[in-house]
Amino acid sequence: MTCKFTNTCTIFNKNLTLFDELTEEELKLVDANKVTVTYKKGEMICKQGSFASNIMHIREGLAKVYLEGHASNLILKIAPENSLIGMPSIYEGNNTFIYSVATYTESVVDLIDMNVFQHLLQTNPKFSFRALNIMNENIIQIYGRFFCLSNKQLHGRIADILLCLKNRVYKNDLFEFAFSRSELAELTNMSTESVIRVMKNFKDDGLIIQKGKTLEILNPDMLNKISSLG
Amino acid sequence: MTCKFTNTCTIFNKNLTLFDELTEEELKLVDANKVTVTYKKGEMICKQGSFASNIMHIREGLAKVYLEGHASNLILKIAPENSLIGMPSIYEGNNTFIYSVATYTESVVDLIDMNVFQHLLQTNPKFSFRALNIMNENIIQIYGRFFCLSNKQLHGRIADILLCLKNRVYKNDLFEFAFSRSELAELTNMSTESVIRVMKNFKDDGLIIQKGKTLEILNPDMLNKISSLG
DNA sequence: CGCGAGCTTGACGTTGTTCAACTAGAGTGG
DNA sequence: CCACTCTAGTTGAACAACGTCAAGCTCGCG
Repeated sequence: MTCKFTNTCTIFNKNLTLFDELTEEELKLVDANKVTVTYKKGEMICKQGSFASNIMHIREGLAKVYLEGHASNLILKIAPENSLIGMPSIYEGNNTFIYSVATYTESVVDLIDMNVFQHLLQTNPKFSFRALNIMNENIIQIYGRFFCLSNKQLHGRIADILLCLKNRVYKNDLFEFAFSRSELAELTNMSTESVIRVMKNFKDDGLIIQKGKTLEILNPDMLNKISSLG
Repeated sequence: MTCKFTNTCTIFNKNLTLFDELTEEELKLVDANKVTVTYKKGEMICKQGSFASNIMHIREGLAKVYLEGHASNLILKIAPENSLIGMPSIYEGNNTFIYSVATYTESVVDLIDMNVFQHLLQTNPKFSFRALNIMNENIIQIYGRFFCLSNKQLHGRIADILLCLKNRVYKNDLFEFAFSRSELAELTNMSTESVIRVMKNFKDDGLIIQKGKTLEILNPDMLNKISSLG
């Protein structure tokens, strides 16, 4: 039995909310050691390689988590509301951000002091077990996305991201489409021109409709088939 | 400052040995709930999708951790001695293996009961913090490998894996090369013929020498440059 | 000596990128 | 209200990278 590796652009949100596991007192400690910042569209929330002095929790908005290469970037995931970002930086002796994060839309972000966060991980086993589970969600997502981007052809990749936006980000067949063609290209690791050609195919085949800034998924079953077969 | 994303085929082994964090009593519990199995070359240690009733610790040998797709596989990492495998299967409500693992060479593997392992994670915060760190090592590795396979060209990918074998797996400029051309192809996500052509280029350019089953890296600096530039 | 698996080579086809030109629509100033 | 400009979107043709296919080679082994 082989897996399909679809909907790979972000984690499946079971709403594993980490902070449920904290006591009253621990929650107060977190509140006392966090700040909340509003980022404008396109602003960078953290920079790959810089010191990771905090963990980030996206309260409202939409962001991309990506690796910066010498010539091109690689988007690891889309981070919608309620995403926890920065955990992989908790690594003994190397507290730097391993990726950059930038907003797609205006976003409200909690920045939680890293020392406090690590202290909680080391003292509250339920909290740290939950954190491990959240890391596992992330690793499952990145494995799927890795498979998608390296083994699927253009049509499969576009189908995959459209389904992921529908199912996991906007949770609706019809949504306001926040991405330009070149942003879609970055997300699918293809050229802008190729994105345009594939999207045109999908429109011509009646799989999607785009009116202005809204996009509607008309035939998710067919997109699913395209995404699965590559 | 951009990162190079080299040596991505396996994790950098800081020898974060998980079991150091256990008490005498907890160690006895682990010992009482594990079995040790020897697998022959090419045998499967675990199968993607099946129930994850144990965590695996590779005591001796060499294995590959990979996703099975409908047409092709994707190797996530090479697992050398002292690798801990199966942690991502610890996911609330979904205890199945998310990947398959098979040996490259004869290997000795400890199979540790999953319930015992999870119990330790939930009760010993030092153990579970260490486990989180090991997951973070894995996520850093997979990000690097993801970047390597999706953004680098053929020469860069081969250079990368040769360096990784030298630096992280065999830890020597000269080593017995356990991989056939088609296995190298699977590792680099390219065709066997392309592997042969690139390896021939590297030989002609004096970067490597292969005599029988031994491979020697002659010019790691040049390979590093090729790997970095893609 | 002959067989077979892995290795090698060249010719060719496919996929997807690059480049250059063109179009549409949204804001801007006269 | 009309140019003017700017950006995103679009199109087609040329090109590069890489895979596929078919054939031949090598070497260990029975």
